[in-house]
Amino acid sequence: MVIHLMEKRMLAGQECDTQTWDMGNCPVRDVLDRIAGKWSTLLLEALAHKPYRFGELRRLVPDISQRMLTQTLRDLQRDGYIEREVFPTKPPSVEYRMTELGRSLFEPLSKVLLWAGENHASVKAARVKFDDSDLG
Amino acid sequence: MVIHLMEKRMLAGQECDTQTWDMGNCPVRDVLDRIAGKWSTLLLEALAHKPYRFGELRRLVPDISQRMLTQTLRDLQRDGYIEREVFPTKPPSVEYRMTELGRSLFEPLSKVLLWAGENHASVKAARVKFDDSDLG
DNA sequence: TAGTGCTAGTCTCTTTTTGATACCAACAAT
DNA sequence: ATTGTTGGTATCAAAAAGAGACTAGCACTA
Repeated sequence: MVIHLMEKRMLAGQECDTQTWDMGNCPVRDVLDRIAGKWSTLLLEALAHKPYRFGELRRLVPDISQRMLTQTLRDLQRDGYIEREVFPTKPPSVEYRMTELGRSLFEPLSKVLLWAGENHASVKAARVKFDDSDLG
Repeated sequence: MVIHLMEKRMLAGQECDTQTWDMGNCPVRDVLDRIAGKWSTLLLEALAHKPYRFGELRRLVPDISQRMLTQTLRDLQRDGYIEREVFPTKPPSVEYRMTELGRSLFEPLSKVLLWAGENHASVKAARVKFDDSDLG
């Protein structure tokens, strides 16, 4: 069934058949390399919930550095997933909110996050098994 | 609707509410940090199609280094998404194939890949718009 | 009025991660 | 005898990420 999806895409002549998997030709890689970052999905999950300000996001994800928060937000904004709005308050505040494109991406993405939550135990079990065996 | 999913998960008392988003407590981060790598999804996509040998994967993804291929495959194996089998041929060959857990993960994941293929144009357009504006 | 804190970042330095290249041993074919 | 193939590892350079100090303008406080 999963394979069916793959074959359908490949038979449809869409990109990323085994001949064009190199970067620059493959749209899937072009898009995924950005949302596959360590912090991207986390910030998308937060902003899918509701808009947040810079400092709120920083407190929400305690172990992100300001440097990476700035950079990841800018990358997500550049790819069109989130918007940035500056309010001229004192001190000025900046709000980040998800765009329609971002919501459209988050719909399938949220299912992966859901899977992660549901199958965490299986993954942890696999790790223990692997570490206890030969290669640990 | 996406938000509905989020709220459902949060209301269900599952992890990753805003109090436990730090690493070590959050299963979603624990799982996603592994499959969010640059090469993981690509290899999962290949192995979802059919089993491959080390060298085949290397040729399939021309710009991965042997070092990262080894490491990524080992990480995916450790988390239980793929299996590694050594055949005592001369020279010995090693086959990697997806596990049931891997297929279960790839089901939602493939929808994100599909989204990426379908919405590549929108993302590229957003990038051009961003780069042409103030911050380019 | 001087001190402290808040805002959203940037700048610099160090550590970690990744990439490029060379190398391995055993066997097959030329 | 040289070359090619297998699936890696070892080493070093380059890129990315993390830690912390620093900024400016204003508010509050002592």
